Amino acid sequence: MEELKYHYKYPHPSVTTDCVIFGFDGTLLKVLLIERGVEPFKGRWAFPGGFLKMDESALQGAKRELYEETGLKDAYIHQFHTFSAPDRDPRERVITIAYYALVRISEVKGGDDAAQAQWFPLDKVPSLAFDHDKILREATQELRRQIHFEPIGFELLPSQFTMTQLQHLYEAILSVKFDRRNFSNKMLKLGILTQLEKTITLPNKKEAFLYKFNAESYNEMKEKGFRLEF
Amino acid sequence: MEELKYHYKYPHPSVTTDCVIFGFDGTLLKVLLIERGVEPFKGRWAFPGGFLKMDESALQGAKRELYEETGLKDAYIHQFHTFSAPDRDPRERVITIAYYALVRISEVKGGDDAAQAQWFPLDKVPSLAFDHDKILREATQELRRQIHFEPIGFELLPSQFTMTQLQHLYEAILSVKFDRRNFSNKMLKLGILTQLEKTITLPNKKEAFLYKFNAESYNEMKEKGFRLEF
DNA sequence: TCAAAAGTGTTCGCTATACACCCATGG
DNA sequence: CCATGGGTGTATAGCGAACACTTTTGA
Repeated sequence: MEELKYHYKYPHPSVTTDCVIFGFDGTLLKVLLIERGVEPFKGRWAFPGGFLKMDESALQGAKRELYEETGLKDAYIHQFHTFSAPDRDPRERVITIAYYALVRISEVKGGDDAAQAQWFPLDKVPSLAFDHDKILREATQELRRQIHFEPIGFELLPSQFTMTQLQHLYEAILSVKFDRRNFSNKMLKLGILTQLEKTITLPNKKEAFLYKFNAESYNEMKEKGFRLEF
Repeated sequence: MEELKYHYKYPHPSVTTDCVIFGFDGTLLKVLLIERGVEPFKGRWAFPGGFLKMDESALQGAKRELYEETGLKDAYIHQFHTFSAPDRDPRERVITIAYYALVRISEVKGGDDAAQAQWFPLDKVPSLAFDHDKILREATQELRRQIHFEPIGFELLPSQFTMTQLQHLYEAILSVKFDRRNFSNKMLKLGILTQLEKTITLPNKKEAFLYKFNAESYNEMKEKGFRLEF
């Protein structure tokens, strides 16, 4: 029998961190899911997550989960909600502090158990384990909200990208369509893009300008408070 | 010696809910603080909060805390962040799921321990216990963010209010000044206010129109998605 | 030569903003 | 009568939105 060596006067819940990992493949917004190998919900897909260690903050725990699944250490990561329904885990009381991360799919290395990890387009996500359907809904909603205040979208693109790629990303996140000229004008007027010496010829099309995100001018602007309008 | 009757294989943190209670007195945005009667931080001010019971969700716990301090059961309440630094409580590892509530100060009844509860204007809040300074900063920031998407301000006003009161509220939350005519026009154009048969003569001034928030038309608008611009 | 994507500028309507005078009340 | 706050409308500038044709490339 296992040893129960931690004792408390009152019952304590377990605390886990889960990490919704968003990626963008140029057309679709995707999330990385793990197939559960054990009960409960064996065979169902779920977000990577695990118990919080006693000497790490929730953020550190979420980063650890992210690293274990993707090999990434410096991705953008953001806490969005804590899930606490008493019966959300059939085994015991579990509180989950949920984060989402924004990563570049191309930089993701298979994790410890790569075989069970898979990218799913947002609209093709199957029914998930536990209350992870709800977690995904809230993550998506918060991502949409946040993109109005911070240019987090750049975390999902390569460091150099075309205006069309950027537009597709915003369209995928917000589920809208933009006019190419208006989108480009608006983005450039924001002053947070730097146009590079032009290059790149995509598959078999006309050559397109490359841009990079300009963090310095963004940070300057942020001082005075501003809004990204879409 | 106290009995430690709950046993776990791994260490578990304690989980609490804290509730930042915002009120508006017509001029200033205020928060309700409790003076701590015991160590640690005895004599310092802190947000009401307490341990989460094993059969309640964090939301239920936060509502319970709110009820105990204010007698209110139906106030607006919103989870905004979970605080988890390993050393944030000197006694033991404590995870705090933090909420803020918006209440009408006039409806607040003294709680179980009214003597130790007091309203503080946001810019007069003393140095708080634990990491509650940080909790307050994040609560305020999230409140400002949220007011761009939802007309939560009405939760802080009486059910009937003048345009000036509403303007003062928005100015207090966002720390800005608006032109009276522009503010009024913008608000009315939103279509979520209903003007009442005019009345109210304030202390010794000209009579002012009264308005009420129109939840029906707000809900209609929300279906199609919209933004409150300020 | 055809299909697919990229580059480019103008017009129009709306909204944000700035702004000033008169009125009612109570002291 | 004076101080305080309330009600009200207009003019301007900037932004958002709609919109089409030409160019390049690879198949």
